[in-house]
Amino acid sequence: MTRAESETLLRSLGLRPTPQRMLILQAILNSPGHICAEDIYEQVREEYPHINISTIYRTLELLKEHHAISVTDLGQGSVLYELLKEERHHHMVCLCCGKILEFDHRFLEPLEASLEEGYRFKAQIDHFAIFGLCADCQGEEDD
Amino acid sequence: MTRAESETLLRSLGLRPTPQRMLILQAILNSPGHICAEDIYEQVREEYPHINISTIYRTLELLKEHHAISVTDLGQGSVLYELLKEERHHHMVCLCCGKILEFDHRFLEPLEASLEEGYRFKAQIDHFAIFGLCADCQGEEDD
DNA sequence: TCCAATTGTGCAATTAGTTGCATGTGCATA
DNA sequence: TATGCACATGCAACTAATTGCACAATTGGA
Ligand SMILES: [Zn+2]
Ligand SMILES: [Zn+2]
Ligand SMILES: [Zn+2]
Ligand SMILES: [Zn+2]
Repeated sequence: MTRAESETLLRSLGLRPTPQRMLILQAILNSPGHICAEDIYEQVREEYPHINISTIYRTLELLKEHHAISVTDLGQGSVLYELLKEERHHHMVCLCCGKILEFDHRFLEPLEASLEEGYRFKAQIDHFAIFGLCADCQGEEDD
Repeated sequence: MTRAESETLLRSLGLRPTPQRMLILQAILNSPGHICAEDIYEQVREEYPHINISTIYRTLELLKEHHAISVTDLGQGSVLYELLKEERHHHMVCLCCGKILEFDHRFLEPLEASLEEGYRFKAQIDHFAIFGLCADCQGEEDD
């Protein structure tokens, strides 16, 4: 079922639906939220043990360029990937407790508008991470 | 002259002003804009050939934690460092031509205010990179 | 001044991610 | 169905950055 879905998605992007790419995309589709390259690798290896980690990274790079997925550093050791949907969202990451909160893309629209107005710059903000202090951690010294 | 400056800065942060740290800080102070770890390394090595690259990274991490410098990925192979001044600025990076433009921190103040209003989240945005298309590159297919 | 505790450094090993190159595969065309 | 070409993959080498550990330097207190 997701096999057909991922094939369709790849074709719609003009990418060849190879078995490796379909499995990579399925791993991302099946993941409830953010997923790292290593976890994708392990998931794909169960079905296709011969796959190489560089194929994972190259496919992720391709999907990112086509804005099919987002690639974001949320401050954990490795970068996280997520399927990009119509409704974009972004994250606030607490530097103190590590909590990850979510906010809607409309919070960024005024910024996009002002950069376009001021510089004719068209921002492409797929999935942002903004670091700071959450409500619980303000006033604590452990910054 | 900058030797005294860097020593003062380190002491004001509560950090020991070791020769390595002073030279690292001076390399950043002397750099007109953004500088990468490797360039700092080479500059410091001229005065202190024995220094190890991990000392560079550890010192940079320390300075970042104290908000003395910013650490930003502007899409070049390695991360760039810059002295943080009172007047903060950020950058727009063109995905097409690679141009790096600058904008003032006040463009981000409405976003900071709305995140605080909406989530009581205190964003700490030292030095941002926003990717997109510059005025010259809009309408070009090479995205 | 001496000593112990704390902090900083060098070194080597490790991790995450990238790249060049030779081989393999998918797909259009005949 | 066969052939050729562009694209995709595996592999090994590489780069940027991080970490564990032993030793070195600095500090503050006896
Ligand atoms: Zn997300
Ligand atoms: Zn928190
Ligand atoms: Zn800058
Ligand atoms: Zn441009």
